[in-house]
Amino acid sequence: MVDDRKLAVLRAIVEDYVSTNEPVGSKALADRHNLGVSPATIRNDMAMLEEQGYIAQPHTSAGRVPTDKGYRLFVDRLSQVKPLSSAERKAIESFLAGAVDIDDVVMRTVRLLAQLTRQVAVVQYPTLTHSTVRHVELVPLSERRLMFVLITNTGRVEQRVIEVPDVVDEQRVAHLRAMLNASLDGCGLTSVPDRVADLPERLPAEDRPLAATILSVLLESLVDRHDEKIVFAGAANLAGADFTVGLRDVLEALEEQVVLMRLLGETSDLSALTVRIGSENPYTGLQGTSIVAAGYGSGDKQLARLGVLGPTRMDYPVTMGAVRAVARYVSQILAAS
Amino acid sequence: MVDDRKLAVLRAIVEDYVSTNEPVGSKALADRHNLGVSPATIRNDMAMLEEQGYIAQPHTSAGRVPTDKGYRLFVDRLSQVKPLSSAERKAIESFLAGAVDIDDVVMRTVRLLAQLTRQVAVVQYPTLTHSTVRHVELVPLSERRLMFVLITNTGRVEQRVIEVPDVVDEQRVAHLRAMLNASLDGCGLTSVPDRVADLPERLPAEDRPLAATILSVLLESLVDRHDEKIVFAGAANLAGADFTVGLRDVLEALEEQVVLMRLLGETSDLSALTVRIGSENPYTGLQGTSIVAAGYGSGDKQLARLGVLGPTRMDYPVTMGAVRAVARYVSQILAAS
DNA sequence: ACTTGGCACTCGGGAACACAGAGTGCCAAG
DNA sequence: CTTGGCACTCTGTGTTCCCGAGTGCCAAGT
Repeated sequence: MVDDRKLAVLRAIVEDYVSTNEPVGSKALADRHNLGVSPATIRNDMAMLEEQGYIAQPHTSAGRVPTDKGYRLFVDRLSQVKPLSSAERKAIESFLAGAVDIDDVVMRTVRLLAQLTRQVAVVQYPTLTHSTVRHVELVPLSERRLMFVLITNTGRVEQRVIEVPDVVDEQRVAHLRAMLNASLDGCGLTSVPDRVADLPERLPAEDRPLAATILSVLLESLVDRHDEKIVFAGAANLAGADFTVGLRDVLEALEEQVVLMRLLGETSDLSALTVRIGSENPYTGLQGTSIVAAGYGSGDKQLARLGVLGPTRMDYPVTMGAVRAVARYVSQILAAS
Repeated sequence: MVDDRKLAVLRAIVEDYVSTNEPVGSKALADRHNLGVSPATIRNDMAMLEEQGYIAQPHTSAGRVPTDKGYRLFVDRLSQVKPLSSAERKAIESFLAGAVDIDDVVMRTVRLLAQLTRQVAVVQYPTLTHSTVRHVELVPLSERRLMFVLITNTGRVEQRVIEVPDVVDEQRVAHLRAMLNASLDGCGLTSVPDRVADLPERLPAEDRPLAATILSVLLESLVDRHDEKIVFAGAANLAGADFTVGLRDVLEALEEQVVLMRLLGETSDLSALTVRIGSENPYTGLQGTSIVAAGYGSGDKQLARLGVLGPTRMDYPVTMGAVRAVARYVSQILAAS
């Protein structure tokens, strides 16, 4: 019973603090929530909560503020993801429906998420690792130049210009293209190296230099993009919020692909809805911010992750609801294409 | 003589204000620059400059600050673009040299420019309007689905998934692809509609529905991207600066493609190095910011524009130098590919 | 054993105030 | 036209003071 009430107090503190952005005191709590006890009792509970590290006071004789640990408890045990209103669902659906290609999907998603949560949205491009080859194309551009295009089943297109050793022979290129497609069609990107390993051997000697050049570019393009592309939107939403750490650090972190990547989480379970609160996240420049992320992707294979970044003091139930919903819709869209 | 000195005073004010970020007074001017006259004289000049609207005082008994009009005069007549140090040139060159494709070029450019100027860099993707068709590809994805890929001479790739009315027939697709390439190869994007207008007529009746579908997608993809893609980087550099207008407005503007587009300038002369100072720019959310932009592109055809956005109080000679230099290098890189 | 009202205490934030210093405009002399 | 002198006007800063919110603790009540 007693413990139960302390948790109720913690929940009330988090909720009030999130909505007012001011340290919350015992009297205010007693007034706004009907906890059925007096301020004095609440004070006792708060003292214990503070002792256990769930809340803290900015200075003596100020109200209490949740600590990272407090938010963690709140997220884990005291709140439940808030589903979106049907109007919001409608909006998501129609906003995403018009996307024409994978870039467009990602772009729309990130903007949608930013607008929905009024925070910074981050979306990772679908990972190549889990996708398969749809088509390989070789396009002669000029005498000694080829364009190499790789199309995956997720609609992603990788392109490279290749400088070739000899003057391009249309015949040979066509042949090579046919062979490549035969070898690679439907093959997972991770197994591409295996599949093409013996390809030069199967060619007449005079074609091998060309093939080798092309293959090296092909392989390189796979490795190269292993550090995936990430985009963000909604930086303007940071302007209002005040972080414990400078706004500058946050913006800097956002422009670092590597940092973003790690923020979205190296979770073992890609599909999980994960929350990183303040100091839990691996990057020192981002104390005072939390990340809510979820995996998305078609079918049972998770392709990548998306999420939002905002001040630690955020409305977790709502944010989590939005992130989860968007992840689901994007998955749907991708599955359909 | 007299007028000459007033200009020198204005220049000194701009330079001092830019470097100190504090209103500059007559005494400070006399000390720091050897104008050879006394503070009192300078005061007289300043009074006249103020009367003519080139400078203003934030409040009585504070130093003077340049107005937008003052900066304009400074840029037009009192300064000259400062060339980059050779170290900087080296850095630019090596930073841009490693780019693998057009996306990479743009990405590197925008980051480079942001870092170089310590401001927000903005780069427009090379315009399709001036580019020509290199290759059109049609790739069957599934029974009723085609992927359409358009490759331009700037290395840009447009892609669309097409839902087709009938089951795809490899033969027909191949034929159509051949015809498309024959009609369009090397043709400017603007003239694409003309070139394909009569294409359905030249086909057997049973192919026309398919052709029509593909053509409509083709044409749409041209129109669709006419509002070009623009990227920015270096938002973190805004964090330090204080604008007359809220930081939020600036960040919001940066995320609006349309706004960015207009900021880069609808100049008749794409290649010019243009400067928009404070209130001169068309967007009310961006009072207090200036834009320095230049065109870039290979050969004599300007492809697009790039630039930086920063507080009105910026070091124009240096910024202009950096923008011009980067524009030139990017042009070089693009010309070479 | 827990809850509650009372009470003294602490501390941050805002209002009132004074003051130094930078900078100005103007004037009369050079 | 320039210059030094001088009175004046501000802003920004530092100081002081005080109110009020909020706390911790204690003793009394259930």
